[in-house]
Amino acid sequence: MANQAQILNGRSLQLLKTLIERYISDGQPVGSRILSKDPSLNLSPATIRNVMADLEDLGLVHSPHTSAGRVPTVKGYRLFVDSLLTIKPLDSKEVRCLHQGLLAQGDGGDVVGNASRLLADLTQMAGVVTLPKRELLCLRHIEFLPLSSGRVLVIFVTNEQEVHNKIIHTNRLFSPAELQQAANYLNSVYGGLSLAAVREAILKELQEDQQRMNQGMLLAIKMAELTFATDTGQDDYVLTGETNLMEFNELSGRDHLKQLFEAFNQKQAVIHLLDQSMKSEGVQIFIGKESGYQAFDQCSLVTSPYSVNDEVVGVLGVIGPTRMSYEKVIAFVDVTAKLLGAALNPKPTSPL
Amino acid sequence: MANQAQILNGRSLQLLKTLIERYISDGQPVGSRILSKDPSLNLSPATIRNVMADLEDLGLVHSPHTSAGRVPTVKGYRLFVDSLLTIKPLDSKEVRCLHQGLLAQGDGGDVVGNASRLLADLTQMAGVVTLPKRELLCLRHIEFLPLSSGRVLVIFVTNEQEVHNKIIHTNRLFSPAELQQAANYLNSVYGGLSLAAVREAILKELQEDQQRMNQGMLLAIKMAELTFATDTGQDDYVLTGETNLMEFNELSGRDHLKQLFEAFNQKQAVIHLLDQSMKSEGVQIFIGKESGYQAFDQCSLVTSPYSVNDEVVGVLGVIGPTRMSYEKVIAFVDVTAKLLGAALNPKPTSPL
DNA sequence: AATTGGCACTCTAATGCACCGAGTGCCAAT
DNA sequence: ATTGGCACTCGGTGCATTAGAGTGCCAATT
Repeated sequence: MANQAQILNGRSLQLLKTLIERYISDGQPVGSRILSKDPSLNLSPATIRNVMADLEDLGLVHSPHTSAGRVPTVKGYRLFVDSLLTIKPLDSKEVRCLHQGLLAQGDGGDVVGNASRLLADLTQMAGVVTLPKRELLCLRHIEFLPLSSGRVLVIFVTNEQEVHNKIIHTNRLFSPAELQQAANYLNSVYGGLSLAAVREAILKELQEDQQRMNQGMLLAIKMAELTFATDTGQDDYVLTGETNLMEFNELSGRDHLKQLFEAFNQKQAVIHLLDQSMKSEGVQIFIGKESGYQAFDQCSLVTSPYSVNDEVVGVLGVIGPTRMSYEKVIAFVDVTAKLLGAALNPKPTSPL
Repeated sequence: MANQAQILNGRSLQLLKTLIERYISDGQPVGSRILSKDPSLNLSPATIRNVMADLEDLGLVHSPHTSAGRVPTVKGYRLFVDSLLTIKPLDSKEVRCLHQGLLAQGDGGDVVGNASRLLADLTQMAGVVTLPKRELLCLRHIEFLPLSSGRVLVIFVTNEQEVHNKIIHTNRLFSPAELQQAANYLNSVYGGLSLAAVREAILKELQEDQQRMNQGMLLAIKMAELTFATDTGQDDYVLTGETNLMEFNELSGRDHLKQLFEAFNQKQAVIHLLDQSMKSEGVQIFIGKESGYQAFDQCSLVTSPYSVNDEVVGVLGVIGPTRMSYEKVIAFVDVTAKLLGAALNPKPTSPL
């Protein structure tokens, strides 16, 4: 019987480590014979078998059938990434390359899209980046346009060039002049503030004595409330390289693929996972069933939040099979998150 | 040897028809035995074999191997859809259902998206709808917003509520007032015209004597030129139900799926095919390799342009395996195209 | 002359079987 | 504690056989 002392044994951990590394690189269940040839642990197959039996008792590895090697379990991977991993940081050449790729003007200067594509291309898996949270963007300009039957089209621009729009319903018709006036007021008072700040200010105004406001101001505030007060939470993300996932045998089953791609289309599963890692700082990893979504049972997700001005505004990550090269992916995700944050920063500073 | 008279023979056509229908419903190569049981042609298996041999000589059917039944070739399908098909129009109940689905406000009243989803859901294949061509939309409102370093963000609204934006580069900086004035001018002169008309008018203005214009007008015209004169041709489409395609055995090969989904992501292949049927009127069908794109070798594409005010503004269609129920799909595509056109029509009229 | 039944032939898919190789678990020896 | 040895298990492969479906062709029938 394996006691706790034995599992803390450096040797068994080393063995687990090389086993997992081997499995990740080969994709085949790895047996005692192969491990015995590894120079880092100079052991006979028999010894290795004993250790592996212990690891199996602890639920760290698993045998698909009697005469196949061992395969890491989720628990095994977890231990591996938590304590056994030797992350190799990217060298400066790669970082520079990433940086350039991020700012490439290829597709209309879409930095977020570029980040997603870079992650996908470099890892040969799927890259995902959430759009920066609306709340934290700065209001630059707002505009109202009357539509038919009491509806008003609101257009607002944030952060230099991102255009959003929303239709709000009002109970009476407004003249273009009124709307123009309201927009002017809002632009002058709230221009430059973050949407969160705008929202707060609006709510405060509404609670204060409304008598002191004139008609135009009141209208402006009401319109702004309709636009910003209800959190539209338009979470969305850019996903790239989904098709790369088809190359992996462990995912390429018909039903599996279908589930996976449907999850991508419906978005909420991915959103939920990404949101979770919004809170935590630094790289976070979901391995296999840890995600809690059946579609991702065979997948791992490596995520990292990214920040502008020390404020977390979004999350990016890589989705691939549980059998992925975590050291590399973690490094990529980490660096890309930092670079993306820097690229989005209005006042350019060197991040590293 | 089969002569021409023989192929025009009603019987062999009838046979081809039932063969294809059978193949479409079963997905198995169909042999003489099965066909002999069909009541519509009362023939012995031997006779059927003779006829099938003729059809094979003509390249209409094909035998995967010696002792498998026959499978239609592209040429066979072509003949089938061109002359043998009995399209059953939808009954009014289905039409009403479609109509309601189209106008459902589920996802922000996105009529085009609804159309795509409807096509996908009803056919259990992939639905695709191009966005209405920009050129034919009417300009409702335009607005300029100065950005840093000589760039200007142009926002314009078309057709009541669609918001577009574009960044243009100018060689000098403009004051907000100048830009406001330019926008006012353009809104008053060109508001309500189609983008194509605006573009034409702008080009004409530029050729005329520019002396008679004042500074403000000149600026406005220049800005408009930058915005509209170069045809941005932002072709795009909404694709839904791609994952439905994974269910079909003939497409579910790993490599096949990958090619297909990559084509969907890159968009240009699909765009090109859809553009082709923009010219033709009514339903058009691409069968298998007819598309000319390897990724769609095993697919058929049923398309139809849709029109607003008798002007073709876009195309929609269904993508599925060559073995699809053409009668049904054609009917769906046809009706959906008409309903979508009607739904987009500013002045509501009953389409049918 | 068209249609049909009969028959030999071909090819696939499924089945059973033997065998190899990889890997394990256990035990006894070191 | 480690190791070599050995019996055992199990998946994969190669091979032969069989069953079934379907064809092509020919001669008989209508």
